[in-house]
Amino acid sequence: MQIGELAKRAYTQVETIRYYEHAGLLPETARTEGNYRVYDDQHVERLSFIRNCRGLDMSLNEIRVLLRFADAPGASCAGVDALLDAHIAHVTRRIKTLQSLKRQLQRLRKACPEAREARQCGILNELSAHVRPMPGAPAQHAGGTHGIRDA
Amino acid sequence: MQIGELAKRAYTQVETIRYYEHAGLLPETARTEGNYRVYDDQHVERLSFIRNCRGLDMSLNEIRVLLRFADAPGASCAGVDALLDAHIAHVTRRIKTLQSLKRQLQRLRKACPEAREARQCGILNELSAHVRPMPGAPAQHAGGTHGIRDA
DNA sequence: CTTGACTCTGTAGCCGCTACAGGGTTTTTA
DNA sequence: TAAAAACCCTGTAGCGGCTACAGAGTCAAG
Repeated sequence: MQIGELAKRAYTQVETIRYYEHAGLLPETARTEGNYRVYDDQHVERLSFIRNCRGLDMSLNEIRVLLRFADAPGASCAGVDALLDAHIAHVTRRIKTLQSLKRQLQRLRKACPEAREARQCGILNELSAHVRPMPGAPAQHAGGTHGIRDA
Repeated sequence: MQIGELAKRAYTQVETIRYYEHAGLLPETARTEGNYRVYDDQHVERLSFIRNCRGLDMSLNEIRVLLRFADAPGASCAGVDALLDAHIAHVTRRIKTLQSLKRQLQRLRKACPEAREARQCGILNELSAHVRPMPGAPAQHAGGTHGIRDA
């Protein structure tokens, strides 16, 4: 099968497949005489694996690790469990951060319960207050609320 | 004051300030004879405003909108309220998405409660299952869990 | 033999920075 | 007075994970 067919079967864009090959997640395949990439069902499975992982918001690096386990079927999968635990912890932390962010935003929102002149807007005034140094970690806060365009 | 002093006062990196100027969030300033940028307290306030907004995970575009309100102190601030409401809704949606993601991950995690051979790992096997087309929105899912490096 | 659908490579853009390289200026120290 | 250190400048490239071209080649159907 050619790249377009693989794309359809794994609900992926053609460019994304080439990108994954370039990134080392998909192997370089055989080519036809006309230099077209040739795929089979195993590629569909591997690409599905990757897309499933992406759907769970894993990074390509995390997926690389998982693929290494998948490629060594005789070895122990303890690392898989560990990676998943770490990823769950990661998501949990992000949820907490976003919840705290939401509380801050709601508090700020109350500073201007109704429309008035901008110079009297409690929101704008609070936002002008001086920043404090980030207490714990580096600048960080939430990060990536805008990761993907909205539906 | 020079750029380094402004950076300190607003807990920002020097490069970030130049980036904001280039991005049109900070005005182009006067220069010394030696071509150094010169700032005053108003710049500290404006930069603090921006950093506060970034700390609330607003995009630079959202901040541009808010700055336009701040720059027109006589106009109505209704748009500020609306922008904040939209941003809160945005964050709320993201939290929901991440929570659903977390549930999926926890379910997946149960597929392999203990280390075994990779070929028998329920996690790896589930991940290999074929992807389904995204039902509602385009590919999207959570996006940006890895937005910022971990603390 | 032309049209159209498919494929190829390579590059640029998105966001919000960050980190250089390779220079110039100003202040401090010896 | 000179050298070293600290600061500043511009411009460019990189991060992740794609997406969207441009400009070309390949292949099947009419």
